[in-house]
Amino acid sequence: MNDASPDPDKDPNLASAEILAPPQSIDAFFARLGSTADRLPKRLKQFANYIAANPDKVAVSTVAELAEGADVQPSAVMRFCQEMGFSGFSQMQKLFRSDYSQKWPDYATRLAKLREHGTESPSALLAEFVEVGRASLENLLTTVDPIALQQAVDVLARAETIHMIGFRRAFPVTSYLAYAFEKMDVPAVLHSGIANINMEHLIRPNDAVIAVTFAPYTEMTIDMATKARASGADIVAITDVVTSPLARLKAIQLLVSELDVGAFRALSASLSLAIALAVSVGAQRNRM
Amino acid sequence: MNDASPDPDKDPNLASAEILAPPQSIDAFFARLGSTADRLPKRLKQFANYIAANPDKVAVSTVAELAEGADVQPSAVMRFCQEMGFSGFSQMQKLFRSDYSQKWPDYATRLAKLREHGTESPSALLAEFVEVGRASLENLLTTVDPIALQQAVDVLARAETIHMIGFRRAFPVTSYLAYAFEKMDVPAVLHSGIANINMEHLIRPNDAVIAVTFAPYTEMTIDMATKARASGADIVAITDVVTSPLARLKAIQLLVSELDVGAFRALSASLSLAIALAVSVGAQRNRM
DNA sequence: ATCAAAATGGAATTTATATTCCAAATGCGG
DNA sequence: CCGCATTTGGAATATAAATTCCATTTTGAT
Repeated sequence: MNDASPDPDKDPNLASAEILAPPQSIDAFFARLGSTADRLPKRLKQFANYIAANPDKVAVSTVAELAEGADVQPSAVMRFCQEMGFSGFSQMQKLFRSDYSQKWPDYATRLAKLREHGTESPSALLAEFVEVGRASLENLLTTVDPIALQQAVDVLARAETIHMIGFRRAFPVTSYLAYAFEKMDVPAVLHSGIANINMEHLIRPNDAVIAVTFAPYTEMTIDMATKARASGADIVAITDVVTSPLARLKAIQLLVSELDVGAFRALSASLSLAIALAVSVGAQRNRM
Repeated sequence: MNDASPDPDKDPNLASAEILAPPQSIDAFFARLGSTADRLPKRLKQFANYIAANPDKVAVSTVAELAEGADVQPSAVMRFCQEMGFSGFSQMQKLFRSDYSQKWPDYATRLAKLREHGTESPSALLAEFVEVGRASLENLLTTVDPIALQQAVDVLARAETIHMIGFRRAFPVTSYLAYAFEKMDVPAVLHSGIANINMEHLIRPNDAVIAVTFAPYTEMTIDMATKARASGADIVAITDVVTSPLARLKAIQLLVSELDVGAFRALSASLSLAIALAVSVGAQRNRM
């Protein structure tokens, strides 16, 4: 197929040659496994079946653990790996490990690429943002805890007034929330921070606050959220990691880890989360 | 679990005791991380942020790899693990590995699973927006003409001052543009429309305008763009279809067709286009 | 039934990795 | 500015894992 050697077996001793290039992807690996599994001796086939059934274990287990799971000897595992074209178990495991994080495209490589082509065409940059945005969206489904999301919706639907706090990078998110709430007739206030309004007097105990901030966290957002908390309002935090300063406020945390391109991010995931939150709140309010 | 010591801390000197039971779940781990991250010294906090942002790497990396990723010493990683209550890295990694297999089901499976729970739940709605966002992004690369994009960048890079116009649904886009331009020291004005400022006096012939509007087109955006055009400024339009009212102004058109969920759209594509545009302009200005 | 070839199990060895230790650097209160 | 406690970087060590080797067993052909 891809074997381009001109005379595959001119040399009579080559008949038993098992020198193959190692599979370059998980798919290639399983393709090869499927086509050679029958020819394997008993124990090796036994192990092949095991990892066909438990492919996720390979990346995070040791030879000994896999051997025990498949009920074979560690040396059988080694022979299997070599039979499949790898130099050993470590090389095979590396493939399985890289495939996992492949979903989260190699950040360092990307950054370097951007710097290289820093002066490249706008379309290339757009393509970059599109791809990063897609990856961020995919990831969003795993970082947002459905239970926390439901709680956030409950809290916001119960609130008398919803206050939105978020500046700079987060401002597009809060301003879109404001638009959505307005359109659904949900009482909501966008704190644009223009006049340094005193939060303590504006926010009532029965209100709720949506605070949005990403590293490096905007001081004012933290301050305002802290004061809001002190006046008894519930806080829903849209932020990036659990170590965010908003964590201290016993806020309901909705986590979005957005990839950057250079110093900027596309905000796709944050916006999607925000709009889903807003629409859910609007729907739930109508039901009450 | 297997730690059955009867009196963990009979010693009264508990004040300095940092002997905590290791977290039993990923959630518990991140909860503890969130509550103690502030107290940690510099390097440890640095590492804490790294794994908060890259939790998926822990299961499949060595101490050395993580250390390099976070730009700290391997010994700092060890200290961090112990600070969090683990005996060492291996114990912590074991926790992450046990959680790992659950993440394997791919994107499509997750999406399907979320949908099953009916359109009622917020998570299902989120899944909806995520998928629509992905589709819109994909589409974006075909609807945006690379030549028009390059022209837009040229025009904006030449402009003395860049004016951004866009309200309601388009406001997140313009406000993000404003943030990006500010960060790159590009002279730009966000016309928030608060005080009905008279555009003719503000916009000079050597300026350029980015006008953003989608159907149903906001009157004020069209008006302002028209007046700006009259004073001789170039117009870059981010809009949805060629028949948009902005077409009449001989604007450079960048088309985004965003899909909606119900009455709302996620804005992913528009934001991505905007940020790519802004970064390109910033880069090109630096070259001049 | 007998031999040769292939496969297997388990121990020995090598290599990689986690962990500990300590000297140097840093930050902090007096 | 000085001394003390804390933190840090990097090398040294201990531990665990991968890999190889070889004696033993199994398989299959004659």
